[in-house]
Amino acid sequence: MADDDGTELVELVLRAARTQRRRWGDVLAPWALSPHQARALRVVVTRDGARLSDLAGTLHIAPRSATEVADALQERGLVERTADPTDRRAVLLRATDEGRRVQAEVDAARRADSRELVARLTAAERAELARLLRTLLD
Amino acid sequence: MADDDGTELVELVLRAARTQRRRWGDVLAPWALSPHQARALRVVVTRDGARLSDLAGTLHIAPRSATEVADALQERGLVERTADPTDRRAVLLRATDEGRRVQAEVDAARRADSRELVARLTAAERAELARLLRTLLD
DNA sequence: GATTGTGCTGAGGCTACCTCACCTTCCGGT
DNA sequence: ACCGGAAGGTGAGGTAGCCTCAGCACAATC
Repeated sequence: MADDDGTELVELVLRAARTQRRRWGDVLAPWALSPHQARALRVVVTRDGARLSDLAGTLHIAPRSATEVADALQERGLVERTADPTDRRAVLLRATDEGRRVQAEVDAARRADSRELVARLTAAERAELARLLRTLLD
Repeated sequence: MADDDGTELVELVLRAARTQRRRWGDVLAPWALSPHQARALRVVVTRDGARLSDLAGTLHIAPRSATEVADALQERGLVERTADPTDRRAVLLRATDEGRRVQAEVDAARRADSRELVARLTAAERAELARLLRTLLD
Protein backbone atom coordinates (compact mmCIF):
# COMPACT_ATOMS: atom_id res chain seq x y z
CA MET A 1 0.00 0.00 0.00
CA ALA A 2 1.78 3.11 -1.23
CA ASP A 3 0.86 5.70 1.35
CA ASP A 4 2.11 8.62 -0.67
CA ASP A 5 0.18 11.53 0.71
CA GLY A 6 -0.69 11.46 4.40
CA THR A 7 -4.42 11.68 3.89
CA GLU A 8 -5.15 8.15 4.90
CA LEU A 9 -2.97 8.31 7.97
CA VAL A 10 -4.57 11.55 9.07
CA GLU A 11 -7.95 9.96 8.53
CA LEU A 12 -6.96 7.08 10.77
CA VAL A 13 -5.88 9.36 13.58
CA LEU A 14 -9.16 11.21 13.38
CA ARG A 15 -11.14 7.99 13.37
CA ALA A 16 -9.22 6.67 16.35
CA ALA A 17 -9.93 9.87 18.23
CA ARG A 18 -13.59 9.75 17.28
CA THR A 19 -13.84 6.24 18.60
CA GLN A 20 -12.33 7.30 21.86
CA ARG A 21 -14.53 10.31 22.26
CA ARG A 22 -17.54 8.12 21.71
CA ARG A 23 -16.25 5.70 24.28
CA TRP A 24 -15.65 8.48 26.74
CA GLY A 25 -19.17 9.71 26.25
CA ASP A 26 -20.43 6.23 27.00
CA VAL A 27 -18.27 5.99 30.09
CA LEU A 28 -19.69 9.28 31.31
CA ALA A 29 -23.31 8.38 30.64
CA PRO A 30 -24.06 6.89 34.07
CA TRP A 31 -23.28 10.23 35.70
CA ALA A 32 -25.14 12.28 33.09
CA LEU A 33 -22.10 14.48 32.58
CA SER A 34 -20.98 15.87 29.26
CA PRO A 35 -17.30 15.38 28.43
CA HIS A 36 -16.96 19.07 28.85
CA GLN A 37 -18.45 19.13 32.32
CA ALA A 38 -16.31 16.19 33.36
CA ARG A 39 -13.24 18.07 32.27
CA ALA A 40 -14.30 21.12 34.23
CA LEU A 41 -15.03 19.05 37.31
CA ARG A 42 -11.60 17.52 37.03
CA VAL A 43 -10.03 20.96 36.98
CA VAL A 44 -11.93 22.10 40.05
CA VAL A 45 -11.14 18.94 42.01
CA THR A 46 -7.43 18.94 41.24
CA ARG A 47 -6.94 22.67 41.66
CA ASP A 48 -9.32 23.29 44.53
CA GLY A 49 -10.30 26.90 44.98
CA ALA A 50 -9.79 27.78 41.33
CA ARG A 51 -11.19 31.05 40.10
CA LEU A 52 -13.68 31.10 37.28
CA SER A 53 -11.10 32.83 35.14
CA ASP A 54 -8.63 30.01 35.90
CA LEU A 55 -11.22 27.54 34.75
CA ALA A 56 -11.78 29.52 31.58
CA GLY A 57 -8.06 29.63 30.91
CA THR A 58 -7.57 25.92 31.47
CA LEU A 59 -10.50 24.92 29.31
CA HIS A 60 -9.60 27.51 26.67
CA ILE A 61 -13.03 29.07 26.67
CA ALA A 62 -14.23 32.64 27.19
CA PRO A 63 -14.73 33.75 30.80
CA ARG A 64 -18.43 34.07 30.19
CA SER A 65 -18.61 30.43 29.16
CA ALA A 66 -16.86 29.33 32.34
CA THR A 67 -19.73 30.87 34.26
CA GLU A 68 -22.08 28.53 32.44
CA VAL A 69 -20.11 25.38 33.11
CA ALA A 70 -19.85 26.36 36.75
CA ASP A 71 -23.62 26.93 36.84
CA ALA A 72 -24.23 23.45 35.51
CA LEU A 73 -21.85 21.82 37.94
CA GLN A 74 -23.25 23.80 40.83
CA GLU A 75 -26.79 22.87 39.88
CA ARG A 76 -25.79 19.21 40.11
CA GLY A 77 -24.30 19.89 43.54
CA LEU A 78 -20.78 18.97 42.44
CA VAL A 79 -19.09 22.31 43.07
CA GLU A 80 -19.91 25.43 45.04
CA ARG A 81 -19.05 29.08 44.66
CA THR A 82 -17.29 30.75 47.55
CA ALA A 83 -15.93 34.23 48.01
CA ASP A 84 -12.24 34.88 47.58
CA PRO A 85 -11.07 36.38 50.89
CA THR A 86 -8.29 38.27 49.11
CA ASP A 87 -10.36 39.76 46.30
CA ARG A 88 -14.01 40.45 46.71
CA ARG A 89 -14.61 40.53 42.95
CA ALA A 90 -13.46 36.98 42.50
CA VAL A 91 -15.39 33.75 42.90
CA LEU A 92 -13.63 30.59 43.97
CA LEU A 93 -14.90 27.21 42.89
CA ARG A 94 -14.50 24.37 45.28
CA ALA A 95 -15.63 20.80 44.91
CA THR A 96 -18.26 19.37 47.21
CA ASP A 97 -17.78 15.92 48.75
CA GLU A 98 -20.18 14.64 46.13
CA GLY A 99 -18.10 16.33 43.47
CA ARG A 100 -14.92 14.71 44.65
CA ARG A 101 -16.63 11.35 44.85
CA VAL A 102 -18.03 11.60 41.33
CA GLN A 103 -14.71 12.78 39.93
CA ALA A 104 -12.93 9.80 41.51
CA GLU A 105 -15.46 7.37 40.08
CA VAL A 106 -15.34 8.90 36.63
CA ASP A 107 -11.58 8.90 36.63
CA ALA A 108 -11.48 5.24 37.61
CA ALA A 109 -13.94 4.37 34.87
CA ARG A 110 -11.96 6.29 32.30
CA ARG A 111 -8.75 4.55 33.30
CA ALA A 112 -10.41 1.18 33.10
CA ASP A 113 -11.74 1.99 29.66
CA SER A 114 -8.40 3.24 28.38
CA ARG A 115 -6.66 0.18 29.71
CA GLU A 116 -9.16 -2.05 28.01
CA LEU A 117 -8.80 -0.24 24.71
CA VAL A 118 -5.04 -0.36 24.48
CA ALA A 119 -4.91 -3.95 25.69
CA ARG A 120 -4.96 -4.95 22.03
CA LEU A 121 -1.41 -3.72 21.77
CA THR A 122 1.68 -5.15 23.40
CA ALA A 123 3.72 -2.97 25.70
CA ALA A 124 6.30 -2.47 22.97
CA GLU A 125 3.62 -1.47 20.47
CA ARG A 126 2.14 0.99 22.91
CA ALA A 127 5.52 2.58 23.43
CA GLU A 128 6.12 2.78 19.70
CA LEU A 129 2.69 4.27 19.06
CA ALA A 130 3.31 6.88 21.73
CA ARG A 131 6.68 7.72 20.22
CA LEU A 132 5.25 8.13 16.72
CA LEU A 133 2.38 10.31 17.89
CA ARG A 134 4.74 12.48 19.88
CA THR A 135 6.85 12.94 16.77
CA LEU A 136 3.76 14.10 14.94
CA LEU A 137 3.09 16.62 17.69
CA ASP A 138 6.63 18.05 17.78
CA MET B 1 8.32 4.63 31.02
CA ALA B 2 5.84 2.21 32.54
CA ASP B 3 2.73 2.89 30.51
CA ASP B 4 0.47 0.85 32.75
CA ASP B 5 -2.93 2.27 32.04
CA GLY B 6 -3.59 3.59 28.57
CA THR B 7 -4.56 7.06 29.70
CA GLU B 8 -1.51 8.76 28.37
CA LEU B 9 -1.68 7.02 25.03
CA VAL B 10 -5.33 7.88 24.65
CA GLU B 11 -4.51 11.46 25.52
CA LEU B 12 -1.90 11.50 22.78
CA VAL B 13 -4.30 10.25 20.16
CA LEU B 14 -6.80 12.91 21.14
CA ARG B 15 -4.17 15.62 21.06
CA ALA B 16 -2.96 14.50 17.65
CA ALA B 17 -6.50 14.60 16.34
CA ARG B 18 -7.11 18.01 17.88
CA THR B 19 -4.00 19.34 16.16
CA GLN B 20 -5.21 18.03 12.86
CA ARG B 21 -8.67 19.40 13.22
CA ARG B 22 -7.20 22.79 13.98
CA ARG B 23 -4.99 22.49 10.93
CA TRP B 24 -7.91 21.51 8.80
CA GLY B 25 -9.88 24.49 9.99
CA ASP B 26 -6.97 26.71 9.01
CA VAL B 27 -6.72 25.09 5.60
CA LEU B 28 -10.43 25.70 5.06
CA ALA B 29 -10.37 29.31 6.19
CA PRO B 30 -9.70 30.86 2.74
CA TRP B 31 -12.95 29.39 1.45
CA ALA B 32 -14.98 30.29 4.54
CA LEU B 33 -16.23 26.74 4.81
CA SER B 34 -16.75 24.90 8.07
CA PRO B 35 -15.21 21.43 8.24
CA HIS B 36 -18.71 20.14 8.22
CA GLN B 37 -19.70 21.95 5.04
CA ALA B 38 -16.51 20.86 3.33
CA ARG B 39 -17.36 17.28 4.14
CA ALA B 40 -20.85 17.69 2.76
CA LEU B 41 -19.55 19.32 -0.39
CA ARG B 42 -17.16 16.45 -0.83
CA VAL B 43 -20.03 13.99 -0.63
CA VAL B 44 -22.07 15.86 -3.20
CA VAL B 45 -19.19 16.21 -5.63
CA THR B 46 -18.09 12.60 -5.44
CA ARG B 47 -21.59 11.16 -5.50
CA ASP B 48 -23.24 13.58 -7.86
CA GLY B 49 -26.99 13.53 -7.72
CA ALA B 50 -27.12 12.37 -4.13
CA ARG B 51 -30.39 12.62 -2.30
CA LEU B 52 -30.68 14.63 0.85
CA SER B 53 -31.30 11.43 2.74
CA ASP B 54 -28.08 10.00 1.28
CA LEU B 55 -26.23 13.02 2.54
CA ALA B 56 -27.78 12.60 5.97
CA GLY B 57 -26.81 8.96 6.04
CA THR B 58 -23.25 9.59 4.98
CA LEU B 59 -22.71 12.40 7.45
CA HIS B 60 -24.54 10.52 10.20
CA ILE B 61 -26.92 13.34 10.91
CA ALA B 62 -30.72 13.56 11.01
CA PRO B 63 -32.48 14.15 7.69
CA ARG B 64 -33.64 17.53 8.90
CA SER B 65 -30.03 18.57 9.50
CA ALA B 66 -29.02 17.58 6.00
CA THR B 67 -31.56 20.10 4.75
CA GLU B 68 -29.66 22.80 6.61
CA VAL B 69 -26.24 21.90 5.28
CA ALA B 70 -27.67 21.78 1.79
CA ASP B 71 -29.22 25.21 2.36
CA ALA B 72 -25.86 26.63 3.36
CA LEU B 73 -24.05 25.12 0.40
CA GLN B 74 -26.75 26.23 -1.97
CA GLU B 75 -26.63 29.75 -0.59
CA ARG B 76 -22.91 29.84 -1.39
CA GLY B 77 -23.71 28.66 -4.92
CA LEU B 78 -21.75 25.43 -4.52
CA VAL B 79 -24.61 22.98 -5.00
CA GLU B 80 -28.11 23.11 -6.42
CA ARG B 81 -31.30 21.22 -5.77
CA THR B 82 -32.87 19.41 -8.67
CA ALA B 83 -35.89 17.17 -8.95
CA ASP B 84 -35.44 13.43 -9.04
CA PRO B 85 -37.03 12.25 -12.29
CA THR B 86 -37.81 8.85 -10.81
CA ASP B 87 -39.33 10.01 -7.53
CA ARG B 88 -41.13 13.28 -7.24
CA ARG B 89 -40.75 13.38 -3.46
CA ALA B 90 -36.98 13.33 -3.64
CA VAL B 91 -34.51 16.16 -4.09
CA LEU B 92 -31.20 15.53 -5.78
CA LEU B 93 -28.15 17.57 -4.92
CA ARG B 94 -25.72 18.30 -7.65
CA ALA B 95 -22.56 20.33 -7.52
CA THR B 96 -22.25 23.52 -9.54
CA ASP B 97 -19.09 24.21 -11.51
CA GLU B 98 -18.06 26.53 -8.73
CA GLY B 99 -18.72 23.74 -6.23
CA ARG B 100 -16.53 21.31 -8.12
CA ARG B 101 -13.81 23.90 -8.45
CA VAL B 102 -13.84 24.73 -4.74
CA GLN B 103 -13.89 21.08 -3.77
CA ALA B 104 -10.87 20.38 -5.96
CA GLU B 105 -8.95 23.27 -4.43
CA VAL B 106 -9.83 22.31 -0.89
CA ASP B 107 -8.89 18.73 -1.52
CA ALA B 108 -5.55 19.74 -2.94
CA ALA B 109 -4.88 21.98 0.04
CA ARG B 110 -5.81 19.24 2.46
CA ARG B 111 -3.55 16.75 0.74
CA ALA B 112 -0.68 19.20 0.79
CA ASP B 113 -1.21 19.81 4.47
CA SER B 114 -1.42 16.13 5.32
CA ARG B 115 1.69 15.42 3.36
CA GLU B 116 3.52 18.16 5.15
CA LEU B 117 2.41 16.90 8.53
CA VAL B 118 3.42 13.30 8.09
CA ALA B 119 6.68 14.25 6.44
CA ARG B 120 8.22 14.05 9.88
CA LEU B 121 7.91 10.30 9.71
CA THR B 122 9.72 7.91 7.43
CA ALA B 123 7.71 5.69 5.13
CA ALA B 124 8.29 2.74 7.43
CA GLU B 125 7.13 4.73 10.43
CA ARG B 126 4.00 5.85 8.60
CA ALA B 127 3.17 2.28 7.76
CA GLU B 128 3.74 1.18 11.32
CA LEU B 129 1.63 4.00 12.71
CA ALA B 130 -1.18 3.10 10.34
CA ARG B 131 -0.96 -0.54 11.38
CA LEU B 132 -1.10 0.28 15.09
CA LEU B 133 -4.03 2.64 14.69
CA ARG B 134 -5.91 0.09 12.65
CA THR B 135 -5.36 -2.45 15.37
CA LEU B 136 -6.86 -0.02 17.83
CA LEU B 137 -9.89 0.34 15.60
CA ASP B 138 -10.48 -3.38 15.15
C1' DG C 1 -9.97 60.47 45.03
C1' DA C 2 -10.46 60.04 39.94
C1' DT C 3 -9.01 56.93 36.29
C1' DT C 4 -7.99 52.71 34.50
C1' DG C 5 -8.10 47.73 34.81
C1' DT C 6 -10.01 43.16 36.46
C1' DG C 7 -13.62 39.49 37.69
C1' DC C 8 -17.90 38.06 36.98
C1' DT C 9 -22.50 37.88 34.85
C1' DG C 10 -27.05 39.45 32.22
C1' DA C 11 -28.67 39.89 27.63
C1' DG C 12 -28.72 38.34 23.38
C1' DG C 13 -26.78 35.84 19.20
C1' DC C 14 -24.65 31.98 16.47
C1' DT C 15 -23.98 27.12 14.85
C1' DA C 16 -24.88 22.60 14.53
C1' DC C 17 -27.42 19.53 16.06
C1' DC C 18 -32.15 17.45 17.55
C1' DT C 19 -37.57 16.00 17.57
C1' DC C 20 -42.22 16.54 16.16
C1' DA C 21 -45.69 17.53 12.91
C1' DC C 22 -46.97 18.02 8.29
C1' DC C 23 -47.43 17.53 3.26
C1' DT C 24 -46.57 15.07 -0.85
C1' DT C 25 -45.67 11.03 -3.15
C1' DC C 26 -44.85 6.13 -3.56
C1' DC C 27 -45.99 1.33 -3.15
C1' DG C 28 -47.93 -3.22 -1.65
C1' DG C 29 -52.12 -5.60 -0.52
C1' DT C 30 -56.67 -6.44 -1.23
C1' DA D 1 -58.36 0.56 -8.81
C1' DC D 2 -58.07 2.03 -4.43
C1' DC D 3 -56.48 2.78 0.16
C1' DG D 4 -53.47 2.74 4.15
C1' DG D 5 -49.01 2.86 5.61
C1' DA D 6 -44.15 4.10 4.64
C1' DA D 7 -40.72 7.30 2.83
C1' DG D 8 -38.60 12.04 1.37
C1' DG D 9 -38.22 16.62 2.58
C1' DT D 10 -39.01 20.73 5.37
C1' DG D 11 -41.31 24.28 8.81
C1' DA D 12 -41.43 25.13 13.65
C1' DG D 13 -39.34 25.09 17.69
C1' DG D 14 -35.86 23.35 21.15
C1' DT D 15 -30.99 22.43 23.21
C1' DA D 16 -25.89 22.69 24.13
C1' DG D 17 -21.94 25.09 23.98
C1' DC D 18 -19.88 28.49 22.42
C1' DC D 19 -19.42 33.76 21.52
C1' DT D 20 -19.48 39.30 22.19
C1' DC D 21 -20.94 43.36 24.39
C1' DA D 22 -22.41 46.06 28.23
C1' DG D 23 -22.54 46.81 33.02
C1' DC D 24 -21.62 46.36 37.86
C1' DA D 25 -18.52 45.77 41.84
C1' DC D 26 -14.24 46.07 43.30
C1' DA D 27 -8.97 46.76 42.95
C1' DA D 28 -4.85 49.10 41.77
C1' DT D 29 -2.44 53.04 40.45
C1' DC D 30 -1.09 57.59 40.14
